[in-house]
Amino acid sequence: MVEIPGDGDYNPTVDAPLPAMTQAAILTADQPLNVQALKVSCQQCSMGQLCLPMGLADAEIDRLDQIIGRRRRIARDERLYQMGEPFRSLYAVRFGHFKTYQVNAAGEAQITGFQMAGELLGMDAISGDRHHCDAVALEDSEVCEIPFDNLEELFGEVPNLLRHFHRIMSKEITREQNVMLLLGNMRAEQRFAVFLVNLSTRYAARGYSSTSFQLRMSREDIGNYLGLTIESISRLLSRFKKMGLVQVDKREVILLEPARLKAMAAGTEQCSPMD
Amino acid sequence: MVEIPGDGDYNPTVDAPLPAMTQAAILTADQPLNVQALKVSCQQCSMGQLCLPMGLADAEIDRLDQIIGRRRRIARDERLYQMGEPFRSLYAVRFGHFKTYQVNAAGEAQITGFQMAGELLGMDAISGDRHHCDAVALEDSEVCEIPFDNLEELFGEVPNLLRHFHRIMSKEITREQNVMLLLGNMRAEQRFAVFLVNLSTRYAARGYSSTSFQLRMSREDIGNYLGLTIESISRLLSRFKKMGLVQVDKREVILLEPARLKAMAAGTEQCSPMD
DNA sequence: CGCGGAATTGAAAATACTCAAAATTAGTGG
DNA sequence: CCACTAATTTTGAGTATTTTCAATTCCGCG
Repeated sequence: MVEIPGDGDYNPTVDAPLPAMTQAAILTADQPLNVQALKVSCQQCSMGQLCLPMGLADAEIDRLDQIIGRRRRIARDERLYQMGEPFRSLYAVRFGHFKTYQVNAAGEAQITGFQMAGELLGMDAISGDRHHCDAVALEDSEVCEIPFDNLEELFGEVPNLLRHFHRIMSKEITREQNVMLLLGNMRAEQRFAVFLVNLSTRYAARGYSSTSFQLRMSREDIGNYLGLTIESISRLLSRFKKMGLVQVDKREVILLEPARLKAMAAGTEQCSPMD
Repeated sequence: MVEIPGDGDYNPTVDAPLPAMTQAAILTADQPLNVQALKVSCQQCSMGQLCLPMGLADAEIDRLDQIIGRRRRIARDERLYQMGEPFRSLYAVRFGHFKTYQVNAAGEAQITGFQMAGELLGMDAISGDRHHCDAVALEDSEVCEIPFDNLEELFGEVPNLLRHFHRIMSKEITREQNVMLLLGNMRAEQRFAVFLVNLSTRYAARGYSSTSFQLRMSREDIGNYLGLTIESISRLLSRFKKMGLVQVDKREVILLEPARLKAMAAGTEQCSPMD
């Protein structure tokens, strides 16, 4: 089974998702910014079971809480960090979605991932002390800032945290290997099926519907990520629609035949190239 | 310390590389396998400056040496580990070359990397406790086995080691992101240029010639890695030859115009699609 | 030698891209 | 709330790059 980006080995016992309304309200509320108020315990965060504190004892989570910096709100299309910026912190997505992308010498971008709640951003910056890619919010979002120096200190004192951190980094490596597999030897149709199934899995792990969700990224972003053009994505969407695999309304997607999509993602089944 | 004759204590910045003959001789020598003899200090290993001990003080390297398991010789085409096997150790390449690849549901492989001396294998297995890919030697090779449990224990005592380990993992993440960029938005010609330039750089870092080296992998492996067919690789090689960019004799490659190749890799220059 | 795997080359085919235009959607300000 | 504009998406037609299939050729090795 081809599993792609994202995490996988989360504990699917998760709280109910944050209502979208609540999230919007937080961001649009025009109360003065109280940094203290922005501090939230990992204990209370619904992402605890997916995020850095996964599997830690309460006392250990407290230690982690102490070093976690302020939360940062990033409005849609705003940048969390940029390639070349000095690296100081990792970021855990509290809610919202991000994309990360590299820019090559010719100025073209390649999206290397889409991140959602509970996922960690910035690990690629550790090696060079500078960010290696850009991270941009796909919608109004919030992250927890995790100063890396402090985290490193904590590693010495909380072995469980260290162990889990290694798993997260390793998971990112396997995620990227899966994308390499996708880009390296799948046809457009299979790539797109993998993409949809992956989103489905990740939303399910967060307590959201696995068959009905919103694409937070543009068609162009999808195409870029999958190594295809926007036109190809559009055509694929039309084809999948016509075949009754999905129902699509703007960015709202409903997977009508998840099993067949999974089969396509696995390479077991393929859809005819349309008449 | 028992030193096996001719065994890799070359200094990357000075000495000439080990002749392939010597390496072969080591492996085919039919002396009894003395596990003690296989133990070599990181201090003496010429890869120290590229490998796990990088930047460590002598005392710290000693600690590392104590946990490093036996060296393992892997003959050409032999497997170091296989997808699904329980994960116990990381491996540092002492000499030789490896390829790592994933196999998808349909049984097709995707090579995710080629590893050479000083590089670390197996980091993708940390997250799942099982190997996530296969590692196969491209030629007779040798690795240091690094039991991961022991390494984790040591992390608590040697912060520098931990820090460096994080850099290595992070580096692997950025490496893979670069491959995603390659697979996602480069044409065949640029991919191949990137591939050659990358090898060149890595050999240079090891004290070998940056313009003259041997491809340790088959054309098929190259194609698989670059998301192209073997025929495409062959055609590209012919084209580059005809353009005077490279000289090729079987697996021996000489870069005649490194600057232009770099420009092609960067996307600054492109070669015409042959007349 | 001659066998077999690997690599090269050619011709035809296919997938996905490019370019162009139309349609839809989102954003903005009256 | 509507109208207008800009941005995004969809669709079509033609093209291009790369693949596929097939046939040699090259080379190592028994």
